Amino acid sequence: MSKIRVLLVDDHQLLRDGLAAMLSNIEHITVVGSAGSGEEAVNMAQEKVPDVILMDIMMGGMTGIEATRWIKEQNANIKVIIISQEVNQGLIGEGIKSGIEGYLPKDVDKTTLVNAINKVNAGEKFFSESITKIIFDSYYQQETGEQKSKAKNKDLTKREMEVLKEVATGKTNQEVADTLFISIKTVETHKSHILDKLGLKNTAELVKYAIKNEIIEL
Amino acid sequence: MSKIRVLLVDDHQLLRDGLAAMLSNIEHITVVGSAGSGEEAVNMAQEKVPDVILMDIMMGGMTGIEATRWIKEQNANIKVIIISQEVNQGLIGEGIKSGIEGYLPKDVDKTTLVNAINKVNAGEKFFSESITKIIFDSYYQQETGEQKSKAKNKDLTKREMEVLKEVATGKTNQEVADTLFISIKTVETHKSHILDKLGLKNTAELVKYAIKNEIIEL
DNA sequence: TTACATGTAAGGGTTTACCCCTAGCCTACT
DNA sequence: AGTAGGCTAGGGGTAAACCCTTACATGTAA
Repeated sequence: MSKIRVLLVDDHQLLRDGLAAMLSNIEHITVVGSAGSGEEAVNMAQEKVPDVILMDIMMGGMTGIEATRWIKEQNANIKVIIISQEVNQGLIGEGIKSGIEGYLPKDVDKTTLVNAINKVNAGEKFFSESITKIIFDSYYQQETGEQKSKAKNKDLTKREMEVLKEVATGKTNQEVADTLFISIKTVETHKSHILDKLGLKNTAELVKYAIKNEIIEL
Repeated sequence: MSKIRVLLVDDHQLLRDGLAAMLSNIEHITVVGSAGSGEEAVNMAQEKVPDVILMDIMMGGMTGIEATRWIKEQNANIKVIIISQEVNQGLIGEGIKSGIEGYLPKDVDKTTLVNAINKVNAGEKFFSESITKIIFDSYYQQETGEQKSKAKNKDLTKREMEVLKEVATGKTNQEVADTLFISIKTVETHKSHILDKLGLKNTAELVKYAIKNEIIEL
């Protein structure tokens, strides 16, 4: 029985080294390499041909999702487990579309991690409980015909993007109205549509979204 | 020669386990425990009496800085190395005031980490190059005397920091009140003081401030 | 002991945000 | 001509946020 060949991808070397050291204690797993970026990961996947890749989703440059797409194009047999610091609905959807086999939050324990590697290597999928719930919820939403959420979700109109930008920089509705030369009522309408489309709850989440998606700068 | 007793503090169990596994290969270092929060860290520091603590600065609940203050009050002999995702001027300043012995970015390599533990245990300070530069810059700024605004501005109390953290994550005043088991009126008072002290105008700016200063994560 | 800082909380009022609905106008595409 | 999507904006209501002031208990530093 040959060992499971694992490739680690994370832009934090500390976490990579740690994972490597941790997995070195597991007999049936061998770490064949570690990459510090998505680009490096794509190259190493081709070179080392691992069975399973543990991939961070948030990296400087190419994201884990993008890297996964490239890798899967080259070799669809390589299994990818995404590791993310926060459970994110949008990213999970993206990841699943890219064909990932597993998705784990960064606070998983060692046994769960090893378990996930085993399962995925055996051809199964592995998603933690919280992730599974999100997937089912999302699936349920699609089935109940809330296609708006999917189709319209990330497609903000030009004007909505402008409003989002202004609001996220800290302006009140009235100030946004003055800036864009429209009524406060229009701003409210746009804002309501934005929160609706993005599935956000309030201004605080909106600001975080704007920063995360580089709509505004810090 | 006795081993260096190390305590790990980070709210990501994966990183904790990884660090533990990594350091287990180093002969003269032994990991005596790991804590998932600042509160836990304070207790474990008292219980296990480590030589060196590797402490994440960003955690749910108490920050690494706050935990350090508590620990140092109990036992000033315990050395603390702060590990931070991003290099941040304000936090370094806070950390130094709290008496930390080292400050490392999360992307340090293994040898640097071990080196830092050795140095700090031997009574020296250890700061990476980039950190050193910031310290010198900051020192220079202090000498040039533009510090009044900063001194008053950035001194939020412990409780205010907690409120800030909760608000910035997107909670309403009522939700913050429920979380911290205080009245919504108290939350409003704190929030008003926070906005006043930081010279901010509203929640949006507050969120940006919180992200900029690594009080919350994206 | 006085004085200051901190954390707590309330009253009472003003402002802003959010929600739901309607609806006219324009443009582009079929 | 008809339809759809996007931008505009109002009415009317509820909820939440914000402002200012006061107050009391607890520490701690002057």
